[in-house]
Amino acid sequence: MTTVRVRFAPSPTGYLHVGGLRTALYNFLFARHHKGVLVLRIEDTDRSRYVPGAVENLIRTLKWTGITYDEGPDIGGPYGPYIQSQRLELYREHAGKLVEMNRAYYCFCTPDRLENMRREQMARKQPPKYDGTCRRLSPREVQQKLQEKVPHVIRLKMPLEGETRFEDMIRGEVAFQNALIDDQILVKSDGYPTYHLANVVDDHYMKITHVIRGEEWLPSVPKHLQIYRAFGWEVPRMAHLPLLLNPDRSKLSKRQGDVAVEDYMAKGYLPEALINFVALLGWNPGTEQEIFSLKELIERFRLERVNKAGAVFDVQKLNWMNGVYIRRLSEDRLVEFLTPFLEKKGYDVSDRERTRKIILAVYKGIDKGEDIAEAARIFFQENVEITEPEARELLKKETSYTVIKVFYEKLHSLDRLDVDIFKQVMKEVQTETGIRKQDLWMPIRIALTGVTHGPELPYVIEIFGLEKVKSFVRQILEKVYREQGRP
RNA sequence: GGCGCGUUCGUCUAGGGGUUUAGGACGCCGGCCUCUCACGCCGGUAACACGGGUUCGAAUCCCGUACGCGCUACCA
Repeated sequence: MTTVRVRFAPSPTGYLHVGGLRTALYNFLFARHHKGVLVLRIEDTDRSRYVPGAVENLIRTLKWTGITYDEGPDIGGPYGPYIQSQRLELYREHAGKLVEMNRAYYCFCTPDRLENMRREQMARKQPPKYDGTCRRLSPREVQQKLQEKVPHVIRLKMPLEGETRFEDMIRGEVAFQNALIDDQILVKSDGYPTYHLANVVDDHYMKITHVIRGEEWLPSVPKHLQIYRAFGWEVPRMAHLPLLLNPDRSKLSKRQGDVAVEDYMAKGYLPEALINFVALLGWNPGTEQEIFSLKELIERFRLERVNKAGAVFDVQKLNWMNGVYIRRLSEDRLVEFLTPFLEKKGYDVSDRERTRKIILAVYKGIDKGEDIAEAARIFFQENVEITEPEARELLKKETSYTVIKVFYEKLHSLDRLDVDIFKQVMKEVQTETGIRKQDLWMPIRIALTGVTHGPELPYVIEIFGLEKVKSFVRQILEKVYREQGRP
């Protein structure tokens, strides 16, 4: 049995799109599941879209996701180079052969003429398609124009009749009328190949056995098949993946949310969570399990279980899943992962022990790294500002004033404060005042944090320390209660 | 416009002729836990696009319609 060889072939546009991530992931899972090989190939045949540093960035991002490949531009391999702009001679040679075999032809039409032609076709409500002018040129005319160095492209000579059928691993049999398919440009006037030529030539020479790519390529398969057949090459198996969609069901794009994997990285999504989530967009193992390690995904992945319909990228579910992964982190990894987000916010994290306690106190309430800043805010503020209406109301209660006053008095007999001491103090306040439950705890919470929710109070107290607690309680007594005319 | 592909709760999906009062997850709502929020646990809400056929029986097979998306570049 031949080894499975698949490829992920992005064009280096500057960042890794989440749709691209899923394509890469499914290729990766398929390759690993079948103990095959994953090739990374850079499709940079469009010089006008060249973005400096894009390849390096792509590789770095892929590394972050945990998707590994066996051959690629940075690690080499037996069928390199793996960057198309370094394989131009190969494409030129094959385009030449296609012309010789009369399966492709030179076209000297100018972009202007083509545009006018298309405009007229549209006006006549006809499908825009190359009119075949240069297809009918005599060999002599072609020779002459070539000698005169008239700028030209090379076009594929599509059959004018019949149909092309093929079996897609996800969609089943798909059929197209040949007559409706355009004479696709294979080599541009700058000598670079288009995707259609380059991908077929490369897939052949890189011995690709399965082409797994986005659904947007489905309509161009007949063109590719023509090239395979012209050369007598074996055609790889094809699998066209459903698209990833915006909430409005259009093709996933910027401006309706983040599409770059780096965006998710920066916001504090864990790679394991992103991978898990993206894997389930269009595929599932048929069980009710939702959380999968990469290893489990590799074990269970089957192309046959990939859906046909597009899937909306639902950030809410991603958030939930990322939260699950965060809560599963060990304490050390939690601290390591979340500290940078506090630092980025400008918070002082130099006291590592204190930072650790803060993180452990609030991590359960967050979905992603950047959420830690808001969740931990109460530990980094110098003063308490009570803006929450509910908090203001609660402080007005008679019992609130009593609790705060008695609590403050008790603080003075203390020389230190920890969880146990605080609980003891609260018990005493309760006994002396007879105030219990919410009426007892809430005033203290509001005095210290300014809001009605947050981590468990004993931990807040411990992280604050005696002096800060005293200071904050004093501020409340002075600022809030003095205004209300209390002693 | 043409061609292609698709269509089960708001979203991701299971189910592929009778096992289905269509299952799970996110979200939302309610409850429990609890000083609060969150976590966790329990419960609820909500879907087979429509119309024809085939069949004793259709979410499941076939045809049509509608809708959505993709392609229709010297972009990938």
